[in-house]
Amino acid sequence: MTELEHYITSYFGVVNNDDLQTIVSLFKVEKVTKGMFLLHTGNRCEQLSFVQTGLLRIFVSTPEKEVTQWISTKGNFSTDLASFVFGVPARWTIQALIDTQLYTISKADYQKIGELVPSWHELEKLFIARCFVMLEDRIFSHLSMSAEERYQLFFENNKALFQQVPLHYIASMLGMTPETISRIRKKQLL
Amino acid sequence: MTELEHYITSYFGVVNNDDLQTIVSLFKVEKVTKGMFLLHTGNRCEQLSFVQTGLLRIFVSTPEKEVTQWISTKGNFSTDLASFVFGVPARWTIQALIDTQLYTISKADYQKIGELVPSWHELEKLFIARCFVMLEDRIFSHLSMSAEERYQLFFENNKALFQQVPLHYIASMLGMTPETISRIRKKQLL
DNA sequence: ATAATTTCTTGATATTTGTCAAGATGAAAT
DNA sequence: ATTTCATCTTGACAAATATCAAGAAATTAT
Repeated sequence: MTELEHYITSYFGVVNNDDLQTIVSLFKVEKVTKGMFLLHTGNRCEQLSFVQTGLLRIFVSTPEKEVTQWISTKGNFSTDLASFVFGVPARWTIQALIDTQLYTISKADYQKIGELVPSWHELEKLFIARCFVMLEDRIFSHLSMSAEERYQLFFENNKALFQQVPLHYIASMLGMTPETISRIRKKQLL
Repeated sequence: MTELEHYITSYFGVVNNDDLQTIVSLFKVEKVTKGMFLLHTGNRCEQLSFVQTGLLRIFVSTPEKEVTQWISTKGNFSTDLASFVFGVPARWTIQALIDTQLYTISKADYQKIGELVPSWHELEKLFIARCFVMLEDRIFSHLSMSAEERYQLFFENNKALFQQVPLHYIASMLGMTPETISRIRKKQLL
């Protein structure tokens, strides 16, 4: 099974092989260099991508500060789901933190799958439901955990990321300041 | 258009009338009295409901505290989506805060719609995508707003709720303590 | 290699939010 | 009507987190 096949089955669920090949064939390899934008806030999001190598940052600039919503690493997908599904202006900006290689499908091709693969809408549903569950976990972490606990949990599951991206991006996506993370780290050396 | 028809179209999207009638026919009116549980954490969630009148609280008890995830009011739906869709044990407990009347569909009937209404899985996808967007907004509020701002925003949009449910439930779902809300309120009288 | 820039850490301090305890208020039960 | 219980508010205090500023370390550009 290729990487892309693996990503698709793990997010969308199991498909028979013919359908999987149909789906895979509509994805294209896309290379973006460090700093390049895949999407700007306010534009329509016309694609969905899986990260093959590299890193993407999903964020939005508000008058007060820049809010990083997520950093997509190998195997993650990346899109502005609301914009991609409903065609509304995107909330998020997506930018490559380093040179990044993607498997990308355009919205047009994505919609085409619906005609080619009978069970597609059901798979889509499962995909979005998985996304929903991830966000639900995150909400729960904000309702029930301290900054320190949120940091710990994230660190355990994403150790490598801390060697790759500036700390303030991670801090932002966890809802705290970089200084807070620094202090948590210091405390834990003792 | 009946209330239920309205709820369905607003969450799932527009359906032709025959399909809408098919869908509506599978919902049953359910009455629960104050304090009754619709779901317990750890059980499988076997139904999805729309609140016609009354109030439901969605929460989970952790060793340290009780975390209220949401309070469903008239027109809201209520279910443990992860459990309902994937059949995993429910994270949430759902309890009626007051006598409540629901439009409820069982999981079996819900799945039956897939066979009766061709576009059903696509509608489901849209439904879950809308749920996703709501959670995304909430995540954003935790990443970018103070407790006071989160309270303000919620209060503006849900004034009536404050006359109906204990403050500590609302505080919990906003990720703060009831004392914090009390103080925010006091400050705003000045 | 050096300079320039960004990132990370640290300290001092301020602000926000939480905790605990007590009293006040209001609702429900007897 | 009285009691009981839960809720809400308030104060005093503590803890968590943010802010600001400075310096150290690391990275990037020249």
